[in-house]
Amino acid sequence: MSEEENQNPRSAEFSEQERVRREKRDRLLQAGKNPYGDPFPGRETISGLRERITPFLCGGLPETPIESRIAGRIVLLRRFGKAFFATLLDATGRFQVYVRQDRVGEGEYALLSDALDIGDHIGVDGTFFITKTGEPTLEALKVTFLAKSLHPLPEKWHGLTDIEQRYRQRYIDLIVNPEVRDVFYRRARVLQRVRKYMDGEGFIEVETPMMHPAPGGALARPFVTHHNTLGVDLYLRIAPELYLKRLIVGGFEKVYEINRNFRNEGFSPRHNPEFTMMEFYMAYHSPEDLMILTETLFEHLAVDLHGTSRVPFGEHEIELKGPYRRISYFEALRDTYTLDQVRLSDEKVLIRLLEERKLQAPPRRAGKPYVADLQNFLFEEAIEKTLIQPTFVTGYPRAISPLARSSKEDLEITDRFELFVAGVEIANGFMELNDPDEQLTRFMEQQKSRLSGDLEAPPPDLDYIRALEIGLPPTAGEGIGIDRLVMLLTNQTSIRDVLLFPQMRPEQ
RNA sequence: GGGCCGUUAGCUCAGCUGGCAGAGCAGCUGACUCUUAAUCAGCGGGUCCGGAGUUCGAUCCUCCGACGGCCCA
Repeated sequence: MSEEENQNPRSAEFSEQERVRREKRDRLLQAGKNPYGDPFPGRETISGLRERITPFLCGGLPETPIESRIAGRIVLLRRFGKAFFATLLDATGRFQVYVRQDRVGEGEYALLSDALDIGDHIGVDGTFFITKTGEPTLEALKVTFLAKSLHPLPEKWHGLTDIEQRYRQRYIDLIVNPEVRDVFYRRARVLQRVRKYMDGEGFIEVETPMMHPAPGGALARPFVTHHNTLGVDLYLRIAPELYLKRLIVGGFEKVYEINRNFRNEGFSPRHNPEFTMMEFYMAYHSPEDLMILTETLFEHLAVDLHGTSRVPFGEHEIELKGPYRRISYFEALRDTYTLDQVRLSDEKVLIRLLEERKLQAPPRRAGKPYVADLQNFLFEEAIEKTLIQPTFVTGYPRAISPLARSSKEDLEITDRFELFVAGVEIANGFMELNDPDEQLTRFMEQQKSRLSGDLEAPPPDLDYIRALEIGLPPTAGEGIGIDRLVMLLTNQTSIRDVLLFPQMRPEQ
């Protein structure tokens, strides 16, 4: 190793404060203390201690002192000459610790007073008391170093507000912004409750491949990777759909999967290249059953998190108790743009509508009726953002629903719905197309688009066709965007605030 | 992809018309054994995101680039 490689690549960047902390760490070592200490067995959580002392907050303290052993990160430090207060933070809360020279001894106190910084992890053995000002406090008999922190933490008043740094250094964000921690506790609770609910409904949770030999199950550009041994390219999945329906063919009647999808697309407050989706499939059921399940699940989650089915979101209050409003895709288009069905199917009319609104028409794609793209564009443009209270939009056109079964009444529309809440698509469900020949025809239409340059159109999956030939029972299936659901339930307007590590451009 | 805005001390932010770079917190030194945004006195700390240009002189003006935010596509 060269001399250059031996040097700490960060040493040139040390700020004055970092140097000071490194020197303190060295002094700890010299005093025989390990700045990166040992496990701290038998410690009590701060919430546990709080619970235990609750009975004594109003009455007096008991005769025998209450002893405790807690550990955490120092987030506030108030030093006096021969004593100091520190506020300790663990995963369950904050607690004040009081350290006096005459309790821990003069030498020990001098070392603590010199070497402790905000940000350090310590363990404290002590006895509980209440200060003059009424603060429940643990008076230290012994302080144990657990881990030295070499960087100053952000300011105690404002915390860390720089959005970029909050996402890039989420570990700091989580330390200093308790409301951020809370969002992720609630996210975990949503996931837990969703699973519990689905399990209770008789679904089994399954895991299907994240690496696909070909992209499928959605319209999106994939990420490509390479398997060295097989010598083939693999695609990070854009949807688990085709695998889950193979499982219904295989005889599972109710399955769900909660996992990541990857789409090689841009970022927005509602899009991250990897995002979490729950897809579920119910044999012998209908889209109507899916909608009822969704309403019930969402209400259940809202009540679990908020104690009521009405949840705040931005300037709105969203009522998540069903039944939700239902509108038809084409009726909404006709009403919004005041068109009859004939004019709504006229490309020229639709293009003129776009021009009037100074919108650029989407590109023409082979293998797909252009009018369907235009209609969808107009729908997204003027209607989606107005759907604030939960609304099922039903009757999507066949042309933009390649895996959905056509409606009995009208072959050009499908038994498909999307759920919008707060102007955002949150779920998409339909009656699965289970006629293998019809599905193959749809795949070949997509293939035409693909060959003419539509990078979102997937190639035909002939093994999936074979599975349909074996026989997929009548099945209804749905995907729910979990990140967006968590946004709704935690009142966060950016997907990045419900993802622990949102995708960022690399630094430098 | 386009438009607008932002990037200044570890953090949060000021910085007027282009003229020596500022505050609070944090840090260091000293005082202080019940504070909790502890207090008091003093001190140190800067690649003003990077590069180029204009200018006697650029944190400030112009151009290019990086990263981020918002809006649009």
